[in-house]
Amino acid sequence: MAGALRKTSKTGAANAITADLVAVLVAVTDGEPKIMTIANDGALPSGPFEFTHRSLQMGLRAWVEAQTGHPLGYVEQLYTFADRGRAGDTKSPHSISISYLGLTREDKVGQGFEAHWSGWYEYFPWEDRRAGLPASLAKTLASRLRAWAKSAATTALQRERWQRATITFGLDERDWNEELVLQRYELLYEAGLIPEAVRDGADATAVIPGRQMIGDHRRILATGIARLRAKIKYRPVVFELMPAEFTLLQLQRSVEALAGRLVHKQNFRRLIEQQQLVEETGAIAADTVGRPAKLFRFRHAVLAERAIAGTKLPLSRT
Amino acid sequence: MAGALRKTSKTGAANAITADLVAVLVAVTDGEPKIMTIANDGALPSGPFEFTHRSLQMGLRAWVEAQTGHPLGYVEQLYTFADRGRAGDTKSPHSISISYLGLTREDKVGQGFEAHWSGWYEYFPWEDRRAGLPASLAKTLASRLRAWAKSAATTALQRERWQRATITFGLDERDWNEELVLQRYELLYEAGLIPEAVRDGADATAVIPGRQMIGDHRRILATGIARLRAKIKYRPVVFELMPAEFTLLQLQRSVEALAGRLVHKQNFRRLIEQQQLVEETGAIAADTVGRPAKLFRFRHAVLAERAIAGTKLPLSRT
DNA sequence: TGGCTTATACTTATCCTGAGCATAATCGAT
DNA sequence: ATCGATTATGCTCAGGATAAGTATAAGCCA
Repeated sequence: MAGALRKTSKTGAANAITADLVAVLVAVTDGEPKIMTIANDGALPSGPFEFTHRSLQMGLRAWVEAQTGHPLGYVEQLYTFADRGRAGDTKSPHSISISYLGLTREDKVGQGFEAHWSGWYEYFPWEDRRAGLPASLAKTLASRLRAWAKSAATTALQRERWQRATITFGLDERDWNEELVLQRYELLYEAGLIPEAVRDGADATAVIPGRQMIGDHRRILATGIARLRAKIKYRPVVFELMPAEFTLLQLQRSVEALAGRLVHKQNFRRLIEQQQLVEETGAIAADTVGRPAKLFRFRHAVLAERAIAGTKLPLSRT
Repeated sequence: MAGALRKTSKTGAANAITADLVAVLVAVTDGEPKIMTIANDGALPSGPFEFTHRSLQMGLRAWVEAQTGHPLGYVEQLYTFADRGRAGDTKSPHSISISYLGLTREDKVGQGFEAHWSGWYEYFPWEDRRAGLPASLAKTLASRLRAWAKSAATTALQRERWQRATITFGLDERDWNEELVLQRYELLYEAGLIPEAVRDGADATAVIPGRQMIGDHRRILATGIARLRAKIKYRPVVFELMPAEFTLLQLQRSVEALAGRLVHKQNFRRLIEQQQLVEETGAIAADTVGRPAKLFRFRHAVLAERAIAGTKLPLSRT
């Protein structure tokens, strides 16, 4: 009966909690993905959901604008989790975090704000494979992972750990799947290879390069990157990050920056053009090296035409 | 500074709210998708997140078990939204709903519980296209939508509305996209064609068939269906809904039931087999009509092998 | 002018997909 | 025993999409 339901639903004030709104705000400048950070680049913009907010999104917009001076455009929800400092202190969480992904163009951050644009690969150096595995990681990463796998109690567990490592990090001839950002972070966390985990109780053996953040923020960022990498493959969201006019190479560089891997140039153009995602502006890019490129703009009509349909980018995992 | 951040984050009790946990619990029986309902089939299992819960998921599990006697297996988060009765009363929401999708096999619901399995198409008759558009809707739906489009103020608006309708409902030669469950529901809501909208203030002109639910529950259900329809295409989640052993036709029927559309039999088998998702048990299905079919079981190894990789089902939109 | 760089057009081989044909195995009615 | 209905299973074929490469065009600069 609805009566019974109502009753159970109204435990009310006794179970009151607070909800934090957290934003992963992304831009791409000069072929580098940036995220908005505050607190000396150690935190994502965030703040509590308050009674004055008319909705979750509006609360988020209010906080981001207050902290960064930057108004939010495209926004989508990422994930909600109970925050408690991740390692298990046994008490129950009294606060939850609701995270969002926002896309914009980089702008001057208003004065008087402590917000900055930081390169997102500063937080996840291992996610940038455009030039292969970064030198700072080439030697350490795989061997640390193998050591972690070896340290398991049983051989079955060892094998299982190593299999997870090879899959998520594309080791042993497996190929790299750029979407597994969160899985990689979680695995490194489990392996005690990142500072947040050490802080949460593991022993501080050896840590992998990469800037840390407060609380769960780096994990939220990983979630945002993963979502964006997945989404650019089937929705025309890259254009939220592009200037009004751009060359096909600039577009390609942005996609590559987000995906952390390179794509075949000719095929990229074919795909973009055959889908009629863009149209020529008639203008030609100025001050460039090499043969000048045509400028294009996003055909906003596609948003109406297909509503939710599809975009394809040559980023499947071969 | 982290200090400043901390301060803003600790507005504390003044902004305390309650969080409800809501479950879309799905099973497939005899080729029909079912959802667990309570309150006389008018609500999804749900309850407030309480201090005794160690995490959001555990809170959800506790509520579902208490209300339905059914333990939860596979669970994933769906969406979080501020609940306020959807139409805008101007007050701020003091409660949020965190929704989850759960997959199981239908089981006898324990006695003494008011929970039932209901067919999900009772709530969304227009989503079942396995036998074409249901007769109860064939005439009304398109014409009602057209009327709604026509009722817009300007011709530009009219065109825009009709375009949305044709895209989401696959009218005018466009093809049906089974994933747009939520968009269709939202559009019908906007058009005042479902009871929840009427209750929320629109005028009760003509309403489309389909059982209603309390609050936002039908919208949450739409979100769950959409997610599941999307997910079966690239993750082996269908098997969570299958018995231990099954024939390929049973598997196909389950997929078709979820997707609400039919698939090409031979191609379906080709895809399943070439991906090595299943293995023969050696047994043969008993008491069937026609040539007896081999029984298969899910190869649980694939979960380890690919972790997050891929499954393909012949459900792309041509 | 030649060399460097980027843009853009085409080609080719392979794989995937949708659709259909053909045959096999079972049951029940005649 | 045979026919018809029903489901299972194997195979083919055409078209499209994809990955990868070759070739040519159009600028700049020394």
